[in-house]
Amino acid sequence: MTTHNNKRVAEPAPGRLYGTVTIETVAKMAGVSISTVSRVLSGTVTVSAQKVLAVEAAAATLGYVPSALAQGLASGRSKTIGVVTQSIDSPYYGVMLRGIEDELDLVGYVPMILSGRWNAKEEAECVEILRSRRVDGVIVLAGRIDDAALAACAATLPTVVTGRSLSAPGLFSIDTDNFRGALEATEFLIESGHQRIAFITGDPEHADANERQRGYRAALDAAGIRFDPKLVVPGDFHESSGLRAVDELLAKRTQFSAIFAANDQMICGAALGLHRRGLRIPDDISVVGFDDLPGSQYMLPPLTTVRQPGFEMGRLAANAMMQLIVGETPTAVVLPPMLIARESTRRLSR
Amino acid sequence: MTTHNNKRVAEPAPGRLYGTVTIETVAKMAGVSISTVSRVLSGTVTVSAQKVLAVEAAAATLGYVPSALAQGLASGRSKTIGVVTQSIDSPYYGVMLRGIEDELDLVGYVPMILSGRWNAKEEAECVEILRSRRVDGVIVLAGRIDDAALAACAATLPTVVTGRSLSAPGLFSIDTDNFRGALEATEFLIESGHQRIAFITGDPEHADANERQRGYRAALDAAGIRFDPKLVVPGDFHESSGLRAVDELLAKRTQFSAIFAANDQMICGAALGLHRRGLRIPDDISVVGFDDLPGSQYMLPPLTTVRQPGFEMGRLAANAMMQLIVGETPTAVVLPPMLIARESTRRLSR
DNA sequence: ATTTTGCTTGAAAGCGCTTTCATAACTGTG
DNA sequence: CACAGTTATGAAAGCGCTTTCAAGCAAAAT
Repeated sequence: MTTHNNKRVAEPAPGRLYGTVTIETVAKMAGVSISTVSRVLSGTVTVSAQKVLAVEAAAATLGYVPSALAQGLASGRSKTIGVVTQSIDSPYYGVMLRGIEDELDLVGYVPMILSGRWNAKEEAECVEILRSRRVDGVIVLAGRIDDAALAACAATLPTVVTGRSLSAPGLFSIDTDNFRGALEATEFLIESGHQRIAFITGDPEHADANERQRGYRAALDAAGIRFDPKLVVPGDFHESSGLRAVDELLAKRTQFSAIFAANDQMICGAALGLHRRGLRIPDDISVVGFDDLPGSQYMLPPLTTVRQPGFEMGRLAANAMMQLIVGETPTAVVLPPMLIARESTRRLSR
Repeated sequence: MTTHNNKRVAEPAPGRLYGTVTIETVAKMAGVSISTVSRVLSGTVTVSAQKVLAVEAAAATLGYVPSALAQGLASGRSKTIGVVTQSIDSPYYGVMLRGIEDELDLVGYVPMILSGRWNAKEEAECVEILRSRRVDGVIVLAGRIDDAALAACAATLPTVVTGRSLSAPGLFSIDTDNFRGALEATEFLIESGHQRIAFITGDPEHADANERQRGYRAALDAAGIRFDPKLVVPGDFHESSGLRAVDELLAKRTQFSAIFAANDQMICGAALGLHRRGLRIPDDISVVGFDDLPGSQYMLPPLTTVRQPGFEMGRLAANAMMQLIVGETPTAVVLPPMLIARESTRRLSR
């Protein structure tokens, strides 16, 4: 049966590709110097049409793929941007990553995505790894890493960070107005007649979480509704904590007609908790989330939530990085969030 | 106001870091040759304790971070593994990526994740980019790229692919038994008394999708239930197609008591469709999905589905890659799927 | 004491590119 | 026709490492 599949009998030199074709191979075949090959490939300098043709032909027939490693080493720029996300499978950061990817693609850069796993130490390690990879810049998605470390990073490497407002040389930050978003969400609930609005907090380590809580509180104050600490239950941004929060709320027999959570994922958990107790959304309880995850419009019922322009933020971040790299100074941006009223809330007719 | 912030006045040499510290800097400070520095850093050869200390001290005080670019170029291995996923924000591939990340982390490799965006051409481009980055191997997550292209890739670069069964030199594939999973899901529905079971297909371009449909059909046949083509409606793995599918089913006035969809995302859409028509899960219609996405246990009601061990697959893929790299030949693996019965199905008491 | 063995160490040759720098070949001009 | 002003091109010097290779030297063997 075995016909001629013993080509690989000779152990391939470790790490060295079998018949690696380098710029020199191409140069020889085209009958020019390697400098010329480099020049036609980069297209930076005029080369006689005839040589261009020869080089291109040689490269094509040889299937030449330049080594980004060598290019990076020689030129001092790797054409790759390090991205520190929190969890590679987070739906929220996912769309931001897509924005970054799309934008980087356009300019021939490649992202190198690492996960900080929600803790400052690992994030710092990621940054270190990226630095060793000689990335041309680092984008950090709303991490726990402290501002000082970020500023230090920015001192030697173009850095952009989302989800916080910070300013330092070489550092660009882009954020949404979490306060305003939460304020509007709460206002919406109040305008719909709700007075007893529970709030499920996010992880207090996250600035976002606190801003959102502040917005909730501010809306209450503005409407002259007395703030009841019993209505605030802790969460950690994950579904399970939303479920726990509802259980807690119900166990304490606290009265409430609506829940506002610091993100959509927690609302998912909360919805399940409500469902288990036979409480229906929005008939018995109205709920509103924050983020507008891709899946939220398919929740049962479709979720009223505050949309964060994640994709847009990703693009902006990548764009800002490009500006930083060429030496321009992008100005920090705060994107406005937007309330998306769907079907998880109802007007209270008392 | 401007006190002393004109340090950066001199335009920094493009791409060259300000005070870059190289192996040479460390060597000088430690009073040894660069070879020795390299040796203590890699720990491959014994070096006198005293020099080890000197080098480590120098490296630490200088904040030396070796250039992975230079290391890669010199050693011929970049310690990075290319990963081609379909969409960076896909919940399904997300968990696999996490598995890959975790496993790679353990052995000091870094993933470089690119998105193929569900089409063969872009996937091929991703592979090309990764090749130019001189990755030590490529992991492809269930793409559209054809088997031949994959085998060609494997000829020059260790390659592992998930979601299909393939064999070629240097190529390792790892798959779940989609047929069996779908068979079991359908059997479960039949055993629960359902006879009229609708099926929402996946994208027919995907082998997975067809295998699942085959499993559905086989279970029907085995139970002696006549296959009714009207019960099969096309989907594309996305939520919206699940919604459309239900609309279509209902518009045609086809009778059915259960829906089995080729993945969880489509069930989400379908559930919304049902909800809109006032049909309740599982009281009126039972539904079962495929994949067991992270969010599926928080669906309303929690979804009965076929669990694919995505995280495990990711780990296995990364592991296999490591074996491939050291020259071992991992043997292809087919992971068994598992039915997770939750609350979206009910026993039909006719 | 002399040779052999075994370690540690530095010099130097790449790895595959980019980028000066210098040369050679033209093109106009006065 | 000589001379400056352009261009196109190749030689060569790195980029920052790894990895032979050979030398140096101390300990072990004879």
